This record gives sequence, C-alpha cells and structure tokens, in this order.
Amino acid sequence: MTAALKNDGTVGKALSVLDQIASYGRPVRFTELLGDSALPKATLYRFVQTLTNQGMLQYDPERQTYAPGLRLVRLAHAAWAQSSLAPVARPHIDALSAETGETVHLAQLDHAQVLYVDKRNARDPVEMFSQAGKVGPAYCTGVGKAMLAYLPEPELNAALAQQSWHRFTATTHVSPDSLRTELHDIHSDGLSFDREEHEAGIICVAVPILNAHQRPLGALSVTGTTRRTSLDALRALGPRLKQAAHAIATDAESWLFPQTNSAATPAQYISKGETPHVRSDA
Amino acid sequence: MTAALKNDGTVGKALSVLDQIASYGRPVRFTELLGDSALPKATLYRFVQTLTNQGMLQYDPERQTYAPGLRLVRLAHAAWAQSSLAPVARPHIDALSAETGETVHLAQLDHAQVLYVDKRNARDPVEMFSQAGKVGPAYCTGVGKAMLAYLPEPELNAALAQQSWHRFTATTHVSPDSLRTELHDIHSDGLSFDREEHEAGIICVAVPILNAHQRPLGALSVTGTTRRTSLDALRALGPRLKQAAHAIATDAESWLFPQTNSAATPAQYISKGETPHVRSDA
DNA sequence: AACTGAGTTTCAAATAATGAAACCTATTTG
DNA sequence: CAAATAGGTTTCATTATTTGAAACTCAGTT
Repeated sequence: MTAALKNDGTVGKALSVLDQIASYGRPVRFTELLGDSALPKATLYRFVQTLTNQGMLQYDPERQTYAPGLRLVRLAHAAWAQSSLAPVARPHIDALSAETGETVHLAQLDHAQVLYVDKRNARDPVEMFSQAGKVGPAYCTGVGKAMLAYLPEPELNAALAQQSWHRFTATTHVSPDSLRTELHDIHSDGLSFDREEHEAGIICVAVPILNAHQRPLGALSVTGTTRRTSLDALRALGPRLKQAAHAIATDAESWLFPQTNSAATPAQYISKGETPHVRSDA
Repeated sequence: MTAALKNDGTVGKALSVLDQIASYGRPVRFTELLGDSALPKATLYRFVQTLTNQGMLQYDPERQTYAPGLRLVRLAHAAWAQSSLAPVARPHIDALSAETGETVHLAQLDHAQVLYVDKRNARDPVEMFSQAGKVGPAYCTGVGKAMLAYLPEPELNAALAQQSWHRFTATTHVSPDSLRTELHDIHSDGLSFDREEHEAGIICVAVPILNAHQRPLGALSVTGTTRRTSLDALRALGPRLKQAAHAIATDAESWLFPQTNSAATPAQYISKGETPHVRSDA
C-alpha cells in the first residue's frame, strides 16, 4: 500500500504502481512486480503498458525490465522550480555554504518523510550523486525534527504514525514518546540537532523555515562530522541559520512568481504537437 | 494535445493534465487550465483533485493555484538514477570538466527533444533539478544534432516532424532539408557543432554516445562563448570527447546495476505504510 | 436585490476498467 | 524429443468507473 490509500480510482492505482517501481531502486521485471502487488496480472500489465507508453516508465526490452522514465525528470524540473523552496533559497544557501564551509541541506516534508530539495557540499569532493530528490527519515534527522516540532498536533500525530522507528544508531529515537519530549525542546528554542541519530559520526544543526503562521515550509541544516566539528560549534551557527531561514521565508512569501520568465520553459522549446502556454520574448 | 496522442484511457488523460500544468512554468488557476483544455469542466476538475490528492500537484489554497508537486521530485530522483546515463557518466564528465574548464553537458533524447540530464559548470556545484530536467530543442543544439545524426531513418523522420523550427539566430536551421545535409556530415565524422544556432555567442562541440548497435543513447558536449573560444579550439577537443563518450557507452553497457546498494533508497528510509522492496544490510 | 464568475456537486448514460482464463513462446526438464 | 514450466500477452463478458450537462454555491460585483 503506497500513498494511494485514498480512493483515487484508476489514476491513483496507476500512480501507486509507479511508486512501487521507483521503490525498488533498480529495474524490475514484470513478475517481480506482480508478486509484490495486490493487483491482478492483467490489470497490472495494462498499467505498466500505459505508463511506459506515457514515458513515465522506461522498458528495457533486452532485460525485460521496467524503471522510472525520463518524463519524470522533465516534470520534476518544473516541480522543483515551482513547488520547492529551492529557487528562492538558493542565494541564501550559497552564502551559508561559503561562510561555514560545511555541507548545507534544504529539505521539505513530503508524506511524513524528509525530501531533500537542495544541497551544497562541503569542500570535499566526496558524496553520492545529486541529493535533490532523495528522501530520508523525519524522526532522526535534524531537518526532519525541526519541521515536526512545528507541525500542528493532528498533523504531527499522523506523521509520527508513519515513521518506521528503525534504530540506526545508539542514539536513534525508537518511539514517539521520547521524540515528543525533544520536539518540545526544539519548539522552544527553534534549534534542532542530529546527535548521530541517523549515522554514526554525522551531526548537524537545523532550523525550521516558518511562514507567517508559524507553519513549517521546510528546514535548513548544516552538517558536519564528529571528527571535524562538535555540537557546540554547530550550535554557534544557530543565529546565522535562523537568520537565513527567516530570510528564505520572507522571500518565499513575497515571491509571487517572476513573470520575468527564466524559471519557465520558453514556448519555442516545446516541440510541435505540444501546447505552449508560456511566452518568452527575446 | 500532449504526449497522450495514443489512447491511454483515464491515466493518459490525467497525465496530460499534469503535463499541461507543468508547461505553464508557474502556478495556474483552474479556470485558466479549463480554458486551455479540451476536457469538460467536471472532468478536468476531478483530475486536478485526484492529482493533488496524490501529491503529483500542489494546491495553494491562498492563491487558488496548482503547480507540479513534490512527489515528482522524489520519483524523478529514481528515474534519474536508473534511467539516465548520468550516474555512469559522472566520473567521465567530472574529468572532462576539470580538463577543459568549460561547461559540459550530458543530454538524452526524450520526445524528440533534448533533455539535459547532467551538467558541469566549471564553477557551480551540481544542483540537480535546476539544470537536469531542462529541455531544449534538438534541431539547433550540438547534443541534439549529434543524436539525430545517428537515429535510424524512420525515427529521424518522426523526430524531425516534431521540431518547432523556430529561428533563434541567423544560423538556425529552419527546415528539415538543410538540417539533413548537416546530419549527414555529422554522421561521417562523429562530431557535431552548435554554430550559435540557439543563442548568439554560444558555441559547442558535441559527440553522440553510441551503444554497440550504433544507437544513440545520449550525447556529450563542451560549450563555450565566442569571446573565450572558437570552433577550431573546440574541434580540437573532439578526440577527447569521443574517448569519453566511448567510455561512457562501455560502462553503461556493462552496468547491470550495482546490487551493492548506494543507488537505492535503503529500506529503512521508507516510512511505515509503504512497501519496502530494497534491502540494505549495513 | 439581482448579477456575475469561479469553483463544486449531482446523477443517469456512456465508457472504460476489470480479471479469470486462455493463449503464446522460449526455456527447462524428464 | 516430448512434455512441462514459467514469463509474458491477449481476450471478452461482466462490472464499476468515468463522463459531462446542468444545477448549485458562494463570493464579490453592479
């Protein structure tokens, strides 16, 4: 059961197939999908056909496998540019990263999980490929806790019920109870820490990005290793982080949408047969 | 009419609504959608509801607007990691970028358009969706022409029929005829140039990334400005580019999928209520 | 108080989705 | 070599969902 708990008819079911396929993290064969799915063979088959047809899935005839398709990348570009905080936050993150020299993350809450929407690496060239789009647990990351701490009670309950409470390290919260206490503290001083709860040796400070109604829009964090830095050193960055978060919130609020194109795909880019809705004159 | 020319039933129609919304490049109101859509009011309304429900769209109650949703970003991460050449090409692109100091692009063909899947800008770090996911015209970009030149005849015809033939600059090809001649040349020496066809002052060299059957999987380019470099200087990079393209093709061919995780979202990241399909033991 | 426009809901008719079962077609097994 | 198996694909009568014209709601006008 994926996100499609609600009854969203055929479309919802098709999208849950998409989610399922994405969740494997590798190309999958039809039979494997079928085994893990509640849908009957023919139904699943048709969905997979349709989605492939639509470019939402990519079929490898050689290996007979399905994987998420490139159309998603195109669509995500639009989503990222419009629905995420990333575009507005960008200059602020750049500055933070330059000043601290550490890794900076920008995250938002999505389905009770942390979704990283942007990142600036520390000077080291290490790291996996691009972080945007990656998801992580909310209950044991600095950014996750920062956002949870400002969630209205009913939503918080819903979110907590969806956490996996997996014990990653010795300090990981493994139940809502212990976490709630910490969330209360976070709420009072507006600062959240990851005390190696997700990965040994990795610590971070995070702050929520709040709108005018104190609703969390996202969170911002600076991450370091226990070798190079300490919680106290990170705590010292608190004021700077809060300032950045506030600036981002302000910008986001007033950012109606730069009619001044540049975020959008100019009409000429749209190939024939597609409906152009954006006009760019240059 | 978007990609859903084929009759893909309800799901196809819903996805075309998604495409439509993404194409505006900014949040849109229901009425605007309705005006540009062939669907009847109630039908469009229900689709938009369903998609919002599913996180494929994001609704802003304050402004009453819809925009592509964050779920797309999550899904795209999987697509990018699995269906694009980007992960395999990464080290090669890094090297190229370091050696040349110029901007390097990695693109693939999607719906007869160029889809950029990765980029190195000598300076900036990678910000995934800001550039990956962007689309451009195939008929007047170096990467686009490199791929078109190696497309089998029937597919080439289909692709050419879908170009917009918009004249961006004085050198832009504005009909299939003149382009075909150039594609022939590109095919013979394996090198494609953008002679300020898309943007004045911007030139580039590109090579196709071909699989064992000479099918274009993608293309690689080095871009510069007429101020800083020349076509001849770029031409000199040809051999190096070809070498990189070949290396990428080879790696892609043999890259079954690193069972050795790291590409995948570990099972623990999946929140309760979602089906975990990936196992990671660490 | 009537009008307008945007958004939302209703409901019978039309259409599309469903899924059990049959059907392919390579590959493996006796 | 024949038979069995497994993965994948198609069929088709039944069933459930989608469809969309029209009616409704509720602001904000005029």
